[in-house]
Amino acid sequence: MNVKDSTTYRPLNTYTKLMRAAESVTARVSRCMSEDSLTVSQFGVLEALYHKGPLCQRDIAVKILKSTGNITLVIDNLEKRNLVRRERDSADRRYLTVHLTAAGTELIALVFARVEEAIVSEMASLTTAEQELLGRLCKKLGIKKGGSATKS
Amino acid sequence: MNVKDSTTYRPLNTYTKLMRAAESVTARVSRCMSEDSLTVSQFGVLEALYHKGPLCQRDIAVKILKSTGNITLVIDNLEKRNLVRRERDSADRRYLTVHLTAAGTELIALVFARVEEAIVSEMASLTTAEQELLGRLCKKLGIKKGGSATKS
DNA sequence: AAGGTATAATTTGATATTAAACTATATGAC
DNA sequence: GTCATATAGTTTAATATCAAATTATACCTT
Repeated sequence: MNVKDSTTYRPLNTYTKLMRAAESVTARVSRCMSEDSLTVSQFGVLEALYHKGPLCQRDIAVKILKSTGNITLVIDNLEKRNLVRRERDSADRRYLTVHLTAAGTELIALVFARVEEAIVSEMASLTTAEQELLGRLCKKLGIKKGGSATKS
Repeated sequence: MNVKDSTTYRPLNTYTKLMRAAESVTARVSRCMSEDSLTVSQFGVLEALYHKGPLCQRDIAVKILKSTGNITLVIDNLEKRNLVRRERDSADRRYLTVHLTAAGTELIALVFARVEEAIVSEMASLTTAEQELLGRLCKKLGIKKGGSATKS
């Protein structure tokens, strides 16, 4: 085992565990969504509208970390099921404001409650103190200091 | 704030931070892959072959947590670029063993080194002790105890 | 050996995803 | 007012992804 190995082992090992944990928790939680034929992205859009009120597509894209082209399609699919509706902004006609319909509100309330319950159950593998600690460590990881961040 | 809120807040908050950390680290690390026009899945396949030697498609699917249908396509795309080749197993003709080509070996060696470096740089936001702790917490989360696991 | 069951891989149909090109609209400089 | 630039959204082409149906092969039981 050379110098590089010993410097590299721990970060790679931690990275792998982080990814596995995220994937495995996501896989289980997303079953609550597919029960009502919602994809993770569709859920993300509905949830954003549910908690923030009507939003334009760009704001939704930023919120759920997807491209605007993608949002167009996801909203299309939600609109086909009458869960949301688009409304052209009269002041600036470039904007489309997306609203939850009554059916959409009803569905997301139901599914969100189920997801919330699943998340609580997932996190029950950890004590409250461990959860706080995990949250703090994750937050440090998310913030990339130095080097090449997304925007310079 | 009712009883539910106080029981629910911490798990949801931790969950969100975990997901954000995983997404944001993945986004940065995967840039090392796209520099050579490799997707995350393509990288996963090449890396599995690089470190474990030739594998059949099912084993690759299990290793990178994807469906076998998906693997068929990913291998197709890698084969088009001459990075891997399929070989029919002569003993059991249902199996296709996937091998790295010379070009594939060369590419994955290069890209893996770059990814490794990026991961080390990502994890440098945490001390070694914090990394160990994060790894331990993630491992606990991945293992779902009690309740409804994938198979009943 | 024939029939049933199991397994590896492929195909199909639907949704997701991005990057890049493109359209429509708005805004600022002149 | 006109042109340049910026911004919101759509479209397109490529890859990913899954679930479910299908195909080919193997194995097991009788």
